[in-house]
Amino acid sequence: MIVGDFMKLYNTLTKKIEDFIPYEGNKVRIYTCGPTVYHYAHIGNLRTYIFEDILEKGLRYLGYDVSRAMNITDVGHLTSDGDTGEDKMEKGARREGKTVYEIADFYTKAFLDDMSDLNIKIPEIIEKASDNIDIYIQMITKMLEDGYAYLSNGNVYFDISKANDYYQLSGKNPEDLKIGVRDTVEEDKSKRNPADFVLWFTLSKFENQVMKWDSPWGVGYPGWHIECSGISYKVFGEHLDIHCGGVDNIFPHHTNEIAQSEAFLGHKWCNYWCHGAHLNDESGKMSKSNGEFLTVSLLKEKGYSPVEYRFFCLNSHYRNSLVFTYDSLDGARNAYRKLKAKTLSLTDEGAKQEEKYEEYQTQFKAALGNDLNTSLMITVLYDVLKDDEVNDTTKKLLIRDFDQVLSLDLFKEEEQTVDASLEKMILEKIEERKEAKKNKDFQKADQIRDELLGQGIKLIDTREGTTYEIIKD
RNA sequence: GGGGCUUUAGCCAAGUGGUAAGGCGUGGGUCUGCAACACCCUGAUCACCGGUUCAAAUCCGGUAGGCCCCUCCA
Repeated sequence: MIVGDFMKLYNTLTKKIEDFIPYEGNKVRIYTCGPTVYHYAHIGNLRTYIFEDILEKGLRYLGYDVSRAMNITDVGHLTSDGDTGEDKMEKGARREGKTVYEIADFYTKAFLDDMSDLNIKIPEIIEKASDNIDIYIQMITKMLEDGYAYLSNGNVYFDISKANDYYQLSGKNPEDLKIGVRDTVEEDKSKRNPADFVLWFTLSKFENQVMKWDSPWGVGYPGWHIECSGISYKVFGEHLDIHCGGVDNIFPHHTNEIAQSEAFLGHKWCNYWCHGAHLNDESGKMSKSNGEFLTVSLLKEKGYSPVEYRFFCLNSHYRNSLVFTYDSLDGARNAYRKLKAKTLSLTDEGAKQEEKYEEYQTQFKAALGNDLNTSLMITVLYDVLKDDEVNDTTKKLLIRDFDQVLSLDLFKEEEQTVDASLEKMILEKIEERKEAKKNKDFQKADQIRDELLGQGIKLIDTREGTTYEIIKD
């Protein structure tokens, strides 16, 4: 083992916090469920990707060799509870009068832009569900041969009674599922067992289904669950270290992935399952259809920077649900701005203090390794800033170091996108006001300040002189 | 109906048995022509009840509230 600093992670599979040990040396293979690209992602969706970003960067920070893959779901994801529902992509296309391919491209790009805005590293491997049909067919064929799957009424189903410990991940038991099924669920009469799920559809309620492919079982399209198993197998082979996603994916999506992959591979597939809790609004779970549809773009329009939202998320733990309100986001924004102002004001004084550096780095690693305790990681950062015995150079080095994981742009100066003539005008006004202040003509000085404020330009007096800020609202 | 999670100061929140981190806000003060900034000071016995223990916010049981899942969902 090359890595000296341990990562402890909560594993949904065992319901415990465990030491993370990769399957092979210090190589870590992470698969993270990607978006269904039929609409914009809301900030709750993105909270999960922020957590996954911390996981990936955190592992790299601790010295692991990480590779991460993510899928883009552009086919096979149904809208309704029954297995006969409409494909989300088709629905999105119909809504906007575009083709499914246009919809997929558009929202894939929008999603990646949101990721970048939030300083989430784009996974180096991104696979579209629709580009891997051959893999799914290969896997389904083998599962049929081995008796894990069956053909019924045109569709191919996975027989969960053949799966090993089907309910381990979800912690459910079959009886609960039978009794408790909601009455809105449509029953698919073609299944042997109500919990069986579709691997390949040839039946579609919708004549216009655009995305379809030939298969040994007829023209159709893959089930939703097979794509992640397929892509993971293609990219990483027979063993996966960590699989992530939102808690809502535990059942049925991840449960079914495990069933399929292990049926296909014939052995244990993935050792660690990590799930991000939801962002809720005050009325409960955030969704695209209830309440305000909160997107990164909307936050930007309201004058919040995406990084401020990232900071908001990092102040809580990924396994606790978090309630979004503008009040708490305001709090996070204030805190973020103060924090950034402090880091930006650090000088280059002094030489690096090795002992202090290591001491704080150790604390930071401990917080990170403690199941990604981001809130505590930020606290360590505050502790560094406050420590009188640490010089500015060391503080800077530490914060730069921490920001490799936190990615909060703490050293990035805000760009004032002001055109030259406006800037010239502002600088002249500042000079004029300075002169007025010097002559104790405070009435005039205040007048200039108010005048600029009326134009959305806020003057800030500091000990070093006056600067300005363009206010967005 | 079944299962799970959660409850810490005005708000966000850490805490994984030894006597409550941090941040935001509030209030007070220093600085400043004023304001803002900055800096200093300022707060909770941890939902409730009972148990285990020398010791519990931390473990166990119960009560109450909130949230989530039970084949759309990050």
